[in-house]
Amino acid sequence: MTMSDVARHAGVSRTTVSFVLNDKPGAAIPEETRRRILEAIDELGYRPNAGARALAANRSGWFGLITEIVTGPFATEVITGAQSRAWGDRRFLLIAASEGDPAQEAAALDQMLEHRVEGLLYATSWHRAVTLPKAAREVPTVLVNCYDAEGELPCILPDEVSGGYKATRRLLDAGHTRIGFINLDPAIPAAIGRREGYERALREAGITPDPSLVVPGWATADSAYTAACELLDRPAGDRPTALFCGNDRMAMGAYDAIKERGLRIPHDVAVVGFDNQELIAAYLRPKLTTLALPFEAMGTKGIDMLAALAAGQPLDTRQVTIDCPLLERSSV
Amino acid sequence: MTMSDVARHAGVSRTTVSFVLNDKPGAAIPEETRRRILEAIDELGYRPNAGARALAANRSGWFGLITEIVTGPFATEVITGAQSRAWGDRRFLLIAASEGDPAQEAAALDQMLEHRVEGLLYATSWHRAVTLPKAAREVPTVLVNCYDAEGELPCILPDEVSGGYKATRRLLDAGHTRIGFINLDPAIPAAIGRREGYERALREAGITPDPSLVVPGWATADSAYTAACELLDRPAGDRPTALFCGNDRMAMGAYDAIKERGLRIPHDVAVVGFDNQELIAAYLRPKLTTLALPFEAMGTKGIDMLAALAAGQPLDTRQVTIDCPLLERSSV
DNA sequence: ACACGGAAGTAACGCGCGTTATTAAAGCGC
DNA sequence: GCGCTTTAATAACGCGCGTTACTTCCGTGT
Repeated sequence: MTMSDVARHAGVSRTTVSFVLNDKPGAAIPEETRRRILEAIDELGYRPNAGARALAANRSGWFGLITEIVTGPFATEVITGAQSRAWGDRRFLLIAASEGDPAQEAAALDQMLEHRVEGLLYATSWHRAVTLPKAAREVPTVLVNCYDAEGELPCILPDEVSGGYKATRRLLDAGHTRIGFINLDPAIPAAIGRREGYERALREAGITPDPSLVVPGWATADSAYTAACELLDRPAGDRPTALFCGNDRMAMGAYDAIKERGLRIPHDVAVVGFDNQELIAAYLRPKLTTLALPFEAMGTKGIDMLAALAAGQPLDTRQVTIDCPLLERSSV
Repeated sequence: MTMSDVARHAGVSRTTVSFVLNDKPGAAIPEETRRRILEAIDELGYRPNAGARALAANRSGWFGLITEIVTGPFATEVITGAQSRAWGDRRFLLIAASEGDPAQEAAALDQMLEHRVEGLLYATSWHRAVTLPKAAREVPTVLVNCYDAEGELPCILPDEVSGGYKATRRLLDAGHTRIGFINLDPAIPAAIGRREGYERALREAGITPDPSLVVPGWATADSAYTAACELLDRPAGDRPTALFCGNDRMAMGAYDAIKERGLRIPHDVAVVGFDNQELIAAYLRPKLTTLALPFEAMGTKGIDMLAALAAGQPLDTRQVTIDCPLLERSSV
């Protein structure tokens, strides 16, 4: 089923069919002819061949998306965001997972370039610096949830500082003044940014941050459990009445420590998590108030930036940050 | 950068380059010529154009994958499985989400057909019957985690019966004889199959299934909490010493009911979940022993079947079931 | 009557590549 | 020296489509 078949069936030339299909401006097609052609298309069940069209028009319509892992909530949200924006624009996503393996990453990139992607999105599962294979320079590239170690490629990052600020602010607003912070590995950008926000919120409220209330953890429930025990076992008047946790899994560990001590959430101890891992946050009892990493928004924004770059437009900003929304549930 | 450029640079014809690139059998290419060509490719940084190649060879290399939701663990695992198998075979996945909307589903299907996918995978988030748009018949199609209401399309399903059997068997082996079963909605295939397996295991152990030990739930932690309370509040000697839950979220609710009563897991009450939702199962305390739905395996199997169909080979079975592996953790 | 401009439609080229049919050269036996 | 096979390489066609340049036809004004 090709365009020629349609043309023959409608008694016109293939060119005319093409004009109709593409609403070619400047082509004068009488209503009657157009109708005949559309009818023929319908009767024959003709579908344009996207590949051939791409070849002739020299526009593949593809964007590439490379993530470390396809599994896991982060990637799926980025994919969802990018996907919805792309399809709406009749563009398509070639998705690949590097599985953290540079060889696979290079192979994926090769395939994408062979498919003539018009842009590339590179997303990581956690906020950090990355270095891309040189081949990535051959095509407009935008980093998602990571930034170029060489500082050249544009990137989209979550606003960690504002996230830490909002979490802390929420607890302050609920009347808490001794707020424990079970942070992530203190060396990573997320931990640094959130701590900055945490401290700023405290200072704004006239509270001098107490470093002993900040305990580093290692992103696991167990490590957070230990950290929470340490904080909760401080002498009564000095014990924090609220815990801000580096992620939801850690909040899970904190919950256990709190419950074990016969304390109640949120009455005795309030908890705020981070990441909004639905499966945890929405099913913990009580449900967890947490901040969401805006993966989906970063995905759509990524496609927007790529579309602009692919169209040759310059970028207004080389680094955009996206807000982490606070999701109110029942733990504050 | 086209093949002609390479040919010119190597001092041969485009045809020869093509032969080298495709290892054309029957084409006699002296080592020296081949070397010159490969060198030219390297120097020019030439990459074949996948689209043009597909057009000429009349093999798109694409498979389509339609899921209801991209977000959520099920889809990502199917994608991972399909993806890895497909890329290994130099085939690619055009992924779309229907979001449960028939219009979007039809649109996605249209796009896939325009991209001349050589096969279609259709996956659902939960085991049930589906009816596909007629257009799906235009291309080899395999259903994943669902089956054709009209019974025509081949499908891949989790072995629910064996799953229920294995869960129950595991608890029996641990010495339990009164095993409560907090099931899913009793009308769905998963609930029916697992109950069948549950009862078979009991009978094999010489135990007559007690219907009052089977409580339906609604796939939420709350509903399972209620159900678990009901079972745990039976008189002492009649209380189940183990709970088999319809999914991990429900196990989460059961955990709460158990802990509330001062009972310990697994000493007083053992728990087995279903679905292996990592974020829950691996971070509950104690970690949850559960059965995994073999989404990834179903994805790879799906690609295998599509590859066979696309190659014109007949299928040995129209319905294949895949085992649900038991993941031992600490709740039994 | 003629030139002219616009409407309607088409032939023909090229996108980058796979593939077939064909040619040119080289090797070989006699 | 001549036919014949093998080796090495290429010209040419087609995949399905976008696009440009061109043709034909008709109505209008003078």
